[in-house]
Amino acid sequence: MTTRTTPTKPPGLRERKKQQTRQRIREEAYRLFAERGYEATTVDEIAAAADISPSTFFRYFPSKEDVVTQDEYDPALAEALRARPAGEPTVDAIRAALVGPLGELLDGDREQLLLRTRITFTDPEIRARSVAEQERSEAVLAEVIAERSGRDARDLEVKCAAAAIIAVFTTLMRHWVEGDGKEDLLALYDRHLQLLSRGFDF
Amino acid sequence: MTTRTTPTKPPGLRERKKQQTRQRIREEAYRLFAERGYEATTVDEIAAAADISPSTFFRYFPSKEDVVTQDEYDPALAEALRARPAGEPTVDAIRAALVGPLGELLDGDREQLLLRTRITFTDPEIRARSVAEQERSEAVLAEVIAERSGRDARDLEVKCAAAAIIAVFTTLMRHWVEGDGKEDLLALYDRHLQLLSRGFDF
DNA sequence: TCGATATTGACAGTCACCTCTCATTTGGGA
DNA sequence: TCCCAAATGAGAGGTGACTGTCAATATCGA
Repeated sequence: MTTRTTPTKPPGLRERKKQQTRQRIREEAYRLFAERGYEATTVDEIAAAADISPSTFFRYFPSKEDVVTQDEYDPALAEALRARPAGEPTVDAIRAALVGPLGELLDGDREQLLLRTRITFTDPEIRARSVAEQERSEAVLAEVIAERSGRDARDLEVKCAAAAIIAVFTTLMRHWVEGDGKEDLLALYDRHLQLLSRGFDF
Repeated sequence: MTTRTTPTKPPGLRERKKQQTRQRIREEAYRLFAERGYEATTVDEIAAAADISPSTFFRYFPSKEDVVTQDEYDPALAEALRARPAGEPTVDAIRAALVGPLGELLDGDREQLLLRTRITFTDPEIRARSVAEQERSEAVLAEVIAERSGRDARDLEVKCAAAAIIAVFTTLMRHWVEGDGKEDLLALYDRHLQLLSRGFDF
């Protein structure tokens, strides 16, 4: 589906400039959000920082919150997961996806990801607005679990499992960000996802 | 802390009217939200429907979103949980809290709760804005789990467990709402929370 | 090089959340 | 009954997200 990688032609100057502008808007926006918070940052300020007119901002992002909530990681996760052998437990498959192609992707713009994730957890406004995204992740994961286990994606148990996994993962991400990304995300994953596959005794 | 139940005096006419107004604002707001969505409903419309001036609306709710996000259930849940014996597994304790005093509370304004919860899940705007609330629930639950298990509330495993429980519960609530509240929430709970205490095999 | 097209900036304007002030009404207590 | 404090309504005003138009500019294809 994602034939984003050079479909037919090499992108011309026009297209490259658009990508640059888009990226610059994002960077400046995140910088300002981190400095003074989401609400306190106006579109005009973002536009000024990115050296574009406010009109142009809205040509790139239909609304202010789209700067934050547009995500590109989900499809990569789903793809990596589907590449895993069918018998493998989902928890293990996710682990494999984390070290595999998804891992490279995360390493690539690790700094941006760290900054962005930090804002997501720090600023309650943004946190609230990123839920829709998280719920999409949940749905995607439920799909994959359903495929792999031969069940229906609308099965309540499947949904619950997906929700629990995402919830634990979110918790780990928050912890990871709070520790400035110094801890090994994979080690955290290994240690705590077992809670779900083995059951916890609280 | 919540000495709300007749602390010293019987509430006078003034206080009763305030409660009525507050309740009327809520009801009309929910009705309008359900009709046309959260964003599409203006404060002026809510005020008009509730027969008050827009100024008065903001005297009762500091912002529009507070009509939705102000929650009164969490403290009740925490209290009910703390009343359970210490040895009892948390999952069982929550179940007990659901049938106990919290259950009555839920039965009391069940209709309002159903309507309100439905909006919460239906309208993405409101859904996003209610996350902060959900995270508070998570923190509260983590506290209780920590108390009961003799661990630290900042223990990552405790946080993960709380997050997973809340996530599953949220999933069940959504399912319950989608089924118009006809299914037995308790039965759903019994059937699916076992996933967490016994571990699932996906 | 040149014309067509896409992108942009300037700018005016709308809409709704929210604040503040001040006069008026209403309930509580003596 | 009368006074005080709380609650309310009316209305003016600020702010920031977002829309639409139009002319200027930059890029592309031939």
